[in-house]
Amino acid sequence: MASPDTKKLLLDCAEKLFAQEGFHHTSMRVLTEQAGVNLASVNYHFGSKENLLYAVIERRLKPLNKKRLRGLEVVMRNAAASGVLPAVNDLLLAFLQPTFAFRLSSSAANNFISLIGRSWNDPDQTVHNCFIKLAMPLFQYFSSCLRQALPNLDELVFQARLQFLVGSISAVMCDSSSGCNANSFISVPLDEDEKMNQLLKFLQAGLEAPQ
Amino acid sequence: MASPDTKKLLLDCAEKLFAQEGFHHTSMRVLTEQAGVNLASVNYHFGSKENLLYAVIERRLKPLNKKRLRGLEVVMRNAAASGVLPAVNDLLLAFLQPTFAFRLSSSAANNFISLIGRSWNDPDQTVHNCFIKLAMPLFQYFSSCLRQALPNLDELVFQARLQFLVGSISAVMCDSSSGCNANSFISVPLDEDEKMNQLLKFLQAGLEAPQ
DNA sequence: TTATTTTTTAAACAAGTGTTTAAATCAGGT
DNA sequence: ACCTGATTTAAACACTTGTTTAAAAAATAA
Repeated sequence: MASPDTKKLLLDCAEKLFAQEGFHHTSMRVLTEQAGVNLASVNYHFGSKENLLYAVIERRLKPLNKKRLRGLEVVMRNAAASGVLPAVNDLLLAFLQPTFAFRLSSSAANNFISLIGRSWNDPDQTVHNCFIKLAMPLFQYFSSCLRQALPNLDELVFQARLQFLVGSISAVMCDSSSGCNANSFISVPLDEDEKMNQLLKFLQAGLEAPQ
Repeated sequence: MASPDTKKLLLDCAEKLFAQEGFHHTSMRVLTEQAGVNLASVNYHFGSKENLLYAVIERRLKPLNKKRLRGLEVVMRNAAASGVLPAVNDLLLAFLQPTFAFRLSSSAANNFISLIGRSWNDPDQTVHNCFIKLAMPLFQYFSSCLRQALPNLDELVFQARLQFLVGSISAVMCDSSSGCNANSFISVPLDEDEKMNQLLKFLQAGLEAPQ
């Protein structure tokens, strides 16, 4: 069991470059050069460029989604125990809080989040499929929780508002603020806690708007 | 002055493929083959692939932005004449209504809108620069109008909410619904008029939420 | 130590990229 | 008819892509 180095170097560097340049625009030669490893090591350790993408996303998303799931389950359990509807704000917080906390933990984490943010609507099949596979299950649970919190909304209206919500969240995630030089259309110089609070208020107001 | 055909064939086909596959992932060989023209005609008529992208976006965005500008100016003028603040809802409508109307006009237009929707946060420098150049001026005017309609919002909070708004709008634009096979994370089977109304309500509620 | 497996390395591979070239074709004017 | 400028065409160019190969090196086990 040697070389935990090479694999980690590749994952870290891929995470950064995929976020900054996009998946297809990242060349394995640049990637391996920047990671300080040999070109062939990507295929040796991961099999293919595509598998590397999966590994990059899975490494971060697995623990992150576990936290989000736990938070959501707590909200749902508490609401059920009290015999009331789950609160929209609590659900949003359970979903977003781990994301923002993770974002703050390191610039690498920040890179990853902007990579994920962009994946929601990536035209590239590879990225999109990977994202669907790894992120969709938890998101569907999240949306089913929200649905229960908003039982009076027409189903189509609910789906539409869910789309708006996804857009807002991904816009924030794409904005890597003080991070790297990734391209976000608008960069808001607001500290992360305050930005999350504002996002919560914005989304709650939007979701609960009169139909 | 022959061959208005070739240029138009290229523009139409590029619009479709750029939207479906992304700019970098669209090869000039596939593009020209699908358009039924010679490979070299792209460079002959447009100079480069990048220039083709500019031409594709400019062709549609110029008239679209003209309509949006006129609508916004009307709202601002009326508000000024009445000595009241411009209404958030009126501004949103002036910005969004031409977009939705255009989207409905043809499947080609639909393709274009999803291309634009994706460009807001495209990691690709070429696409991003093109988008900044062609779409930013009007957007900045739009945001300055919104700012005047929401004078009591803290500046940073306003910027954050603007980012959320951009996210929601681009999510809707990316969703080419009944159109092509572009990848949108969530596709909402709501007719366009109703979806625009819902987007308006969602955004207005979010923008005017208590700070 | 030797033997064996794992990892690294440089080179080559096959295919794809946008662009350029120069000859061929087509159009309109005289 | 001829000439002229615009357009199309097939081929080549120079370069990049992800991946594979086989030999060298390093690590592990006996």
